[in-house]
Amino acid sequence: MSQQSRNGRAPSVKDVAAAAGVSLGTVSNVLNRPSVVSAATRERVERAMAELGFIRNESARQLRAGTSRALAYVMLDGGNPFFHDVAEGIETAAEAADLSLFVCNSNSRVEREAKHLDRLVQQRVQGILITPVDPDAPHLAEIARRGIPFVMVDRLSSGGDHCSVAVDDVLGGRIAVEHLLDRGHQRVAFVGGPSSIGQVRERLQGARDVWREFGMAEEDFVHLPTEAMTAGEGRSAGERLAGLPSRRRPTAAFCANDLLALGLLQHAVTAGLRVPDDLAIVGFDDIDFAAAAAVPLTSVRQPRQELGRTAARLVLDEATNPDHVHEQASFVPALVARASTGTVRR
Amino acid sequence: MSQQSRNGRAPSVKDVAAAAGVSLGTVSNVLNRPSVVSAATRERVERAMAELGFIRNESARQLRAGTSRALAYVMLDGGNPFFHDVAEGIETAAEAADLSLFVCNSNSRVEREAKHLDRLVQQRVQGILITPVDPDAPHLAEIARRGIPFVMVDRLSSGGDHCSVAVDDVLGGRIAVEHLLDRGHQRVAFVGGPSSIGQVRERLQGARDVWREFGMAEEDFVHLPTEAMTAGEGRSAGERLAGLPSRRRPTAAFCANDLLALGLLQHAVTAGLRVPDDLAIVGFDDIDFAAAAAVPLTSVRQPRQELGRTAARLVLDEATNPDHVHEQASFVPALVARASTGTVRR
DNA sequence: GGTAAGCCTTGAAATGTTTCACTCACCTGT
DNA sequence: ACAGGTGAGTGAAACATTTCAAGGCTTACC
Repeated sequence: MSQQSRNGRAPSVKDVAAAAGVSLGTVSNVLNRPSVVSAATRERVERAMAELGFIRNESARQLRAGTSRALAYVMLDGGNPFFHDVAEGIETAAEAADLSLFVCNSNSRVEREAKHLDRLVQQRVQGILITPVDPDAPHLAEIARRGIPFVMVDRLSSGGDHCSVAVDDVLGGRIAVEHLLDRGHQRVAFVGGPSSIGQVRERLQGARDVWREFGMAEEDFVHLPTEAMTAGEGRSAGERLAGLPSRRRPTAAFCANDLLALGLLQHAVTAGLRVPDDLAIVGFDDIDFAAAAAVPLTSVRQPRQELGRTAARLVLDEATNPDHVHEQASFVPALVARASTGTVRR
Repeated sequence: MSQQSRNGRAPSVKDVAAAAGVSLGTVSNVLNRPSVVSAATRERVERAMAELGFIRNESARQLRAGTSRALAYVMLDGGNPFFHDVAEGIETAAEAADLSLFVCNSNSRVEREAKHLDRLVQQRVQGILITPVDPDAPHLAEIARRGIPFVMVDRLSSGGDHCSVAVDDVLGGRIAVEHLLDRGHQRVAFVGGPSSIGQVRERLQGARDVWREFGMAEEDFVHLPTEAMTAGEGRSAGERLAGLPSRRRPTAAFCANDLLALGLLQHAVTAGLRVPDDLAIVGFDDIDFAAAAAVPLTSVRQPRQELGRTAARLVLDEATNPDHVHEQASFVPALVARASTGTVRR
């Protein structure tokens, strides 16, 4: 049927117009306002398009329109399923608005993030969603300053110069440790780092706050810092934990995310510790793998998809609504108790 | 400094030219062939660009060039880390060629895949890499027919009308079951499905071939079909496995991918089975979570990143080399033995 | 002083689409 | 018969960039 490269180059509206014996304005009308074209002409044009194998050239549309029909999400860590679920939520909303979503992955590297942003700005995407490596990096402010709709995901913005969507991380830290106190633990560890990551700092703060409020001794709250938020680092934290003198060894660990928790869990099991009896573990994010772990993991749930959907809603509002006001959407995390903290001590 | 929206719209080369007092051809030369422009002029133009906050409009470049500066990868299942590692490999190669990579996710749904492909063709991407839902779907042939560089990933093409990159799945099935036979198992299960997925069929075939070649009884090879390749389906397969009369219950399971294996592992542990003593488990893909499972998972490794890099190399060759010939790159899988098959029976 | 050779710079054309002010033919009601 | 209206289609302009033939200026050389 369609004879794509009759003369090497893809057919344009002009070719279609010639083939159908109409002006190219009419072809454009068939594409964009079919109702203003008579049925007979419309059909003739449509047949010509099919015969030639015509495909709209998106760059030309964009050039004319001044903006692309796409949103972009720059995620922090492609290896962490959490960000995928967020992306999934964004895509749902983008789909509903008939927009494409470009997903990029900075892999926690500032220069990669900057490169992605550069490209996206050149592409004139309608809006940018990002979970940034560093929320105060100047290239982010630059985006907002340029007037590109911009939403920070999983991180609340300090200034009010753009929207953001996140879970209350301090509260998340609180409920994790409250749960452990509830279970009778008297010595707990916080596993997470580096502290350049805001989420880590806030979850730690919430955890520590509760610890103090319950009148527990400062020395019974151990901070095990990690280099990154990966399962590998979780295992290494497990080794350090096992190396502590038994008097000082915590009976429970609150990990800053589920990957750390899964790594820690793995090390514990390998080392012959029983979970939760010898070591209780709480993670954060409640990724699908948390429930699927060999000892199902207690975790602080974030509404991952909803985070994404809300972020997309905000960026679209900024893009289309002239009266848009920046908004900081904060969600409430919830504890999902599973076997990894299953027993009450003492 | 830069005054973005002096009059509402982003500054163009024309504005830069006016500000620097040169023609717009010269501005373009500064951007694309800096060496032909005298140092003084170049500097003047660059200062003007900085002052105006000029940003190249990618759509206009593309329109002129006739093609975008991007590759695309449509992955089958965003929830499976395997595809991420493949994407990572592709991105490495794309980066080296100074191309962007658009990552899309069909989520195993044909219509979503088709929609993504439509958009990508409209964007005039330089090449498309895809792990298809159905390798024989007509919309795939259509892409190749249009002359768009096209590579199938994780699936060997039957006809020779495009490149493909994959692991030898039949061999993968063979080595998994050879390993189990080696460990003394006399009754094994294959967990995986639906059989519309080619990978599943081939891994099963390899497994069955070896079983026969070793002269084992047909009835001691149990096929437990699943609806999808997820951890949830793995758990449900575990339930069915546990429900078998003990005379017929296999002592080992070979799962068509690691997600299934992790789900099965979780169910086994929950149900009080010891892994590997009561049930040995082999997965496929060797995703990072396999090693991080509470009982580290034996798995058939695919060279995930290399799969991606090779695919990108092929698509770039097709895009740039007029003498390109289609190539079916097949990789050899390797067994990675871990604790989940750790004991020898009998 | 004329000229050939470089080096820089210019201006116009081309890319594919959308929009919008127009025209043209035909109809309606007076 | 004619003003006014309507429905269908037209053609040129605009979007931002790149390319390329052509031209201007300087320099060096005869």
